[in-house]
Amino acid sequence: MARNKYPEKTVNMILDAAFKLFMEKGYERTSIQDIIDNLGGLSKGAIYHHFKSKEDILIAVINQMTAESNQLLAEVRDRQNLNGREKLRAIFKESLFRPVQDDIFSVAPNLGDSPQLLFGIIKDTLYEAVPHYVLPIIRQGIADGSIVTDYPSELAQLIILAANVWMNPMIFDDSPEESHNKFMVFGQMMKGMGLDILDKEMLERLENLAQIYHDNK
Amino acid sequence: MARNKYPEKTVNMILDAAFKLFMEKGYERTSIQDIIDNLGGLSKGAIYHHFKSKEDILIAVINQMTAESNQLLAEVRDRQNLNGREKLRAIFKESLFRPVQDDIFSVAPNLGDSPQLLFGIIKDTLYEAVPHYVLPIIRQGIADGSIVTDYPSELAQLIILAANVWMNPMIFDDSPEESHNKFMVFGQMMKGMGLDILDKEMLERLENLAQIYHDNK
DNA sequence: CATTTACATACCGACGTTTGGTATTTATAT
DNA sequence: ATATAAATACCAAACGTCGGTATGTAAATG
Repeated sequence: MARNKYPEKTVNMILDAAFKLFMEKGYERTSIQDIIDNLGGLSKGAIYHHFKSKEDILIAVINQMTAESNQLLAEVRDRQNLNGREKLRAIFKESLFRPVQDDIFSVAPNLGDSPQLLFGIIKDTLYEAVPHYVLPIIRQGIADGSIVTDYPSELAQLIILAANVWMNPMIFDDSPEESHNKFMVFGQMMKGMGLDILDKEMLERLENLAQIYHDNK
Repeated sequence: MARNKYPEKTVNMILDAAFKLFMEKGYERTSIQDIIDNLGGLSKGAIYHHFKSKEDILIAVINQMTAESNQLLAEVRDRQNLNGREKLRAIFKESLFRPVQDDIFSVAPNLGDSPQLLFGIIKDTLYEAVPHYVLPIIRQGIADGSIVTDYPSELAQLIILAANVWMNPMIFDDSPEESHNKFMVFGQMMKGMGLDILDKEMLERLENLAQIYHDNK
């Protein structure tokens, strides 16, 4: 392939192909050669010019995946008219209802078969999204009295892990019914900690996503 | 190496070496050759006679790791003098206080750097330990009135995931302080769901294990 | 025009796995 | 009790693929 005047286009091509393959086959079962074969004529040298390792590609893919989500979290975090509790509710709801979720659940990735990718996302969530976006919201909630806890950081972790990992139908291959049940238990847990912020709309959206996922696999 | 009259001895040698290496270096960074080198003179062919793939060894190692734990769970499940709630408490306490835990935390595996091993353990826990041991306990608790939930299976999953994964200092590299905080939040969550079954002894033991882990890494 | 950048090509060592064979044990038949 | 057949345990070597690198080349830049 001829040299590209705008190398970022090439980078994006690589990332798109890698993303697609990581989703379809899982990270560990996707070879560099697979990525090359999905790229109209681009060579291995090109890939290693833009990325220093296969794991480097994985990291970039994960960042690309979480970037948009983090932007939403940042936006909610910086709103002025909500208290902490309401912001917590907002990030759940708006994350669930992002239109891209339909696309993601449509490719039906078997995340449960891609431990490196999955764990990368989890770490990214825990060490990026939680401290930078969720924790400030919890802290605000403590300050304004809408959230009560002595351990904001760990509370944020547990909630986000339960919501984003355990309740993600793609990770544990949950049916809509299982998603329903998990949501109910999650709601019970949140309620128990004084955070009654879930509603029927969110439940229905989760079931809907689980359905989309199951129809496409 | 001469042919062994009792091939199970050879299998165990392989498993022991693999376990040690998986713990020290992580699954993905342990090669078959590494295992051979830790086995006085055994050949690669021998390994592939007893195991059909590297992943097959991983699965066997995981089964070996969880077998002992599951035995404890089965024992508690089948006790006659406790209600469901008390049994739930018992499996937490007795799992924490198993003496082997000291050994496991001493080798200080960087589980967080071994996603395949870690996810294997999680799946094993979720799809073996939960349905066979924890779920019956929850069901008994519902029957005898000591536990209240409409979704026993999902409740069991969430509790076990939080306790065994999120609160495991080896997985997220937690300091004793972080372990302390996680335990407090976990306790708050359990209390919120009507399961006030944690005590100071358990907290101290968890901190102790986190300390052992940190001293050995 | 000189230098940097974006790629292509050829290659490397290490890896997981397969194969073909040998020695030892176990089961069967005499 | 012994001979023989079959199954098992193991070895040594080689295969194909992998992630990664060294080197070459042509396009873009300034």
